[in-house]
Amino acid sequence: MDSQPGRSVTSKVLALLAAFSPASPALTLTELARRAGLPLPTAHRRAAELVAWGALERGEDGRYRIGLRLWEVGSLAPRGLGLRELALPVLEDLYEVTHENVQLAVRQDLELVFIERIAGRHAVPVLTRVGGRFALHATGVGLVLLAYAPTEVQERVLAAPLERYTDLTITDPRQLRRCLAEVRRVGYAVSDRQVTMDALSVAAPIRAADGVVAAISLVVAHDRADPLALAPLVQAAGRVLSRALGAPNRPAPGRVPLPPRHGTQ
Amino acid sequence: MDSQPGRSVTSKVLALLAAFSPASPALTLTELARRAGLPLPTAHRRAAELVAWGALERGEDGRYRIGLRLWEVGSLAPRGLGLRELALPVLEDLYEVTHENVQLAVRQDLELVFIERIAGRHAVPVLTRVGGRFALHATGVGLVLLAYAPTEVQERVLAAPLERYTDLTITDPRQLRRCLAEVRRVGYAVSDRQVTMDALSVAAPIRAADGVVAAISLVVAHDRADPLALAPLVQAAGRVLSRALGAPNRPAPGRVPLPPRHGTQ
DNA sequence: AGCCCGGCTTTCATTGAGTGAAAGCTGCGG
DNA sequence: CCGCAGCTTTCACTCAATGAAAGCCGGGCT
Repeated sequence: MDSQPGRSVTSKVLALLAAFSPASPALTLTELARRAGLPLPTAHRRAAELVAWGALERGEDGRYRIGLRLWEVGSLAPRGLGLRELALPVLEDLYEVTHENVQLAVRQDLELVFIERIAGRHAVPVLTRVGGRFALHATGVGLVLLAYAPTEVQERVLAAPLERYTDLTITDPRQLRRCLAEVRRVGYAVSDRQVTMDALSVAAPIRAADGVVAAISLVVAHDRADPLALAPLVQAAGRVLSRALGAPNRPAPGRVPLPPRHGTQ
Repeated sequence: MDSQPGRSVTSKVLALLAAFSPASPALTLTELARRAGLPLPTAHRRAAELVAWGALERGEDGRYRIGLRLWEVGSLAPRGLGLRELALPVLEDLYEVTHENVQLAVRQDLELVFIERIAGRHAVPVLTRVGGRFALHATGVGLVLLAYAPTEVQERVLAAPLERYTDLTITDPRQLRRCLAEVRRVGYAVSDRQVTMDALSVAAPIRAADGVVAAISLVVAHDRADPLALAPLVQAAGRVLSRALGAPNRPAPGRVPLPPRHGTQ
């Protein structure tokens, strides 16, 4: 944690940014320095530069917060606001039809990041936050993103311990492997009470020219859920978006070809 | 343009981020280096570090784009996503009632930044983009933000040449000064064809404990507009949000306590 | 009031991370 | 086959960054 020589300035600047989280979006200099693993004067100087540029802002209370300028730049991320803008009308359609929670997520490394969420007032409460992260092995969107991720990513997820959220969370790598194969076979994923005991989600992939780039899902109360009825809806939304993203028109919508082989990869 | 000694590493990293814009969200290394004013090898090294962290991403085509990780961090900006989350229900209400464009903006230095926009399908097309910037002296939100900005900011805006967008754009500092005084007096701003010849906008301030922090507006076709009818709506929305942000309940509205206007709300 | 303490800011001599010119790649078009 | 444009790597030099230590400030306690 201490700034042993060999640490680049850039990494220190990034560590300062990474110190912020949804749980603590405002930090004093001391907290900031500790979280970034930097000596106080160093944190002070770099933070001052970030404030001058607008990447951070400093409140009346002396606390640092993420600055608007960084939000502006971040909004240029194609997989962030770009994807959201494209997808929003489709998400809204899906919401109109179902009045359930609609979610849009992409994979980042070994986790997923929620890009957008439309929360029905009467829908099951979900714990997700736009910009928030979650594990790949439990949610509907996560299973889809994992199922179509590069083998290397899958192996790394399978190798690590799989956190348990409920009694139904899949924590056995072998079982997860089977589940992912099934997702690829049918072209959608169902997560039944694997995150919370009241919710079930159905998710489908969104493809661009180079494969699956995002996933869309509906989250509903598990006891009024009919996954088989919801799947076509979610898949259709996924396909609309895939087309908009320039996915090849007949990329076996649900899955790779259909030869009698299940365990692709 | 050349990186004269005296330039901090941090400033170079930030220059790399600032090189991206809505008009060019994907850059080759050479473009990136040129825009950031950095020698190629320097840009290359810093960019590589940013990619490793996730602040930038590099596509198949070798171009750099803003990375999802930066979007995530940016989404922690209180004046960005934070404000948006808070305001969205109110914006939606306003949209439901009017089916016109609804905009939410904050001031950043001498410009405004759009935080959210709800575009009615049948509403006048507007040129704004979430995350985009605009001058303060023309739009409704801009006039509000300027009217309640610190004197020093107002003076700097008034001192600079005021860009003309249409024949009705206010470009005379003296006239603008009068206009701002009027905004403070009545508590809302009207921009009638000052940005485009087909649109009119009505905007109201949003206050927190420490003054005006944002503005909300309706943008309508100028020929079906009745500013006097829209103003109370927009102001009411502004007040709801002000209360949510902890503005004092009877906050000498920017200047003069409102004259005996109806609905105190 | 005076004191103390924690958190922040500034100073200053030291040093290694950062630098850019130049030389190597690599892939494409002629 | 060659040449060119755009990218990547090398290498010796140097100045931006560093952190220990000292100063500063405010507010809680005696």
